[in-house]
Amino acid sequence: MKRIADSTVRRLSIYLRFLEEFEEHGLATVSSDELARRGGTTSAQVRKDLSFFGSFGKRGLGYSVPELSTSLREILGLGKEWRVVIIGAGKIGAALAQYRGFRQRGFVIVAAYDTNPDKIGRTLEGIEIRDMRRFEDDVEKEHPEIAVLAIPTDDAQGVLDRVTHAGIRAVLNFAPVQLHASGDTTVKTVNMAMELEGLTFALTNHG
Amino acid sequence: MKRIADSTVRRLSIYLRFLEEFEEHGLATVSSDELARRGGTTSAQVRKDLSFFGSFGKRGLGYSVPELSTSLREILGLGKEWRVVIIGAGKIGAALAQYRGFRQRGFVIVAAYDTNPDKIGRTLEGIEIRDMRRFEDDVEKEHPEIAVLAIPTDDAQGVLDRVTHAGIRAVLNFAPVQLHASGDTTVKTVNMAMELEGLTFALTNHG
DNA sequence: ATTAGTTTGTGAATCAATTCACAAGCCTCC
DNA sequence: GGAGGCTTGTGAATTGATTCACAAACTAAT
Repeated sequence: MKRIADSTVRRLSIYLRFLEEFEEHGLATVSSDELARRGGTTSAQVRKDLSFFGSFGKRGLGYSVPELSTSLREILGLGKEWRVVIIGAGKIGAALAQYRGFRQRGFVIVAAYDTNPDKIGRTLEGIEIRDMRRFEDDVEKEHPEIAVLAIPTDDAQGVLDRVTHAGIRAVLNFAPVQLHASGDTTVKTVNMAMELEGLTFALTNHG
Repeated sequence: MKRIADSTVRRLSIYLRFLEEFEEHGLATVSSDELARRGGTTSAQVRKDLSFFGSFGKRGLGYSVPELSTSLREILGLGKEWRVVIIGAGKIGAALAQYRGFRQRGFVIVAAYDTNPDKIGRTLEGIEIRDMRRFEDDVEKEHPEIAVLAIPTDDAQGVLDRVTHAGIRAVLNFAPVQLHASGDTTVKTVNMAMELEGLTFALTNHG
């Protein structure tokens, strides 16, 4: 398959969110123009984004809301249940454990891991906190597909190495550090510091 | 000034983080190649990024770590103290209030706002939770520069309108929704759902 | 069945970002 | 002070993303 740009995938996520809103309101069809207006882009961009994956619309009419929703969910891989492990049962890990967006989108949190003996054995929003030493064994048994790293910066690269070595190919990283993984592993980093600096840059340079 | 790409600013943040690490270790100089290796990019990219802002290096030698750090901090607007208000004293707001990255980078949280009478008057990690009805008056007096939105999706656009109308020009949004603001306002959205969908897309399309 | 009014899908054109490639500058050693 | 070895800074070339623009396809109305 032709390589799809990151920016395209992000926009597909945005479109899907609007489509779900339209679905709730019982709207039957939507045009690329309407999706563009809501998503802050252009109608040509919407059509181009979709064209990488097929023809979903009807000329003169637009897109069927339920059909396009279904297609986008499939494209984005939201048709199945994904098993997630959270590594790090600190403040961020706790906030994530109770984040409802996970379940809503078909993500199941299998377990949380930590190295702190005070935390191991307890639960986080109903999720078991396990000893990190068990990690590799557990992955072999339960094969989660996604790992969320909510650990200190200095530990992040080492843990990422363990995670990929154990066979997990998708990682969401909350440590404010650039991580390196081999080509078949996808790492997305959520870095608030970086976003804030984008803001101060804009303010400083006459935003 | 020539428009600087978002991607460039993000990379400058990354470089700065490495430079600070090098500073701690007492390294005097660093090459574009070294920065590139750490930041997962190319040396030409590093040099091009810096070239938008001036000449910071010495041919044959590289960049002075303390000098480049200082320059980058200045470029990114980290030389001054920024006043931040957090809007929404729920779970995310609470997690943000105690986030140490703020202070470390010169951000001062002035106050938190909420509409819930049970929360108003209490404190969040030492930060006063105020009635949202006071918001406009307070902004006029204290003129914070940055607002962080940690509120439900459905309220986000309305609150953003109030925030910009009150004169704040930089917003960090945690609601999982695309927001629209006028041209002179910068909005950065941190959207975990979108990142997760980027992961499932990669997994589904043979990542 | 024809016409008028929409809206898609997509090559071509434009705009933007990244990479290439090399002259110019600096350091060290002899 | 000249040679050799690095590394920067930057136009030029390339690669990538977005926008343009229009034929094709559909609906509704008459």
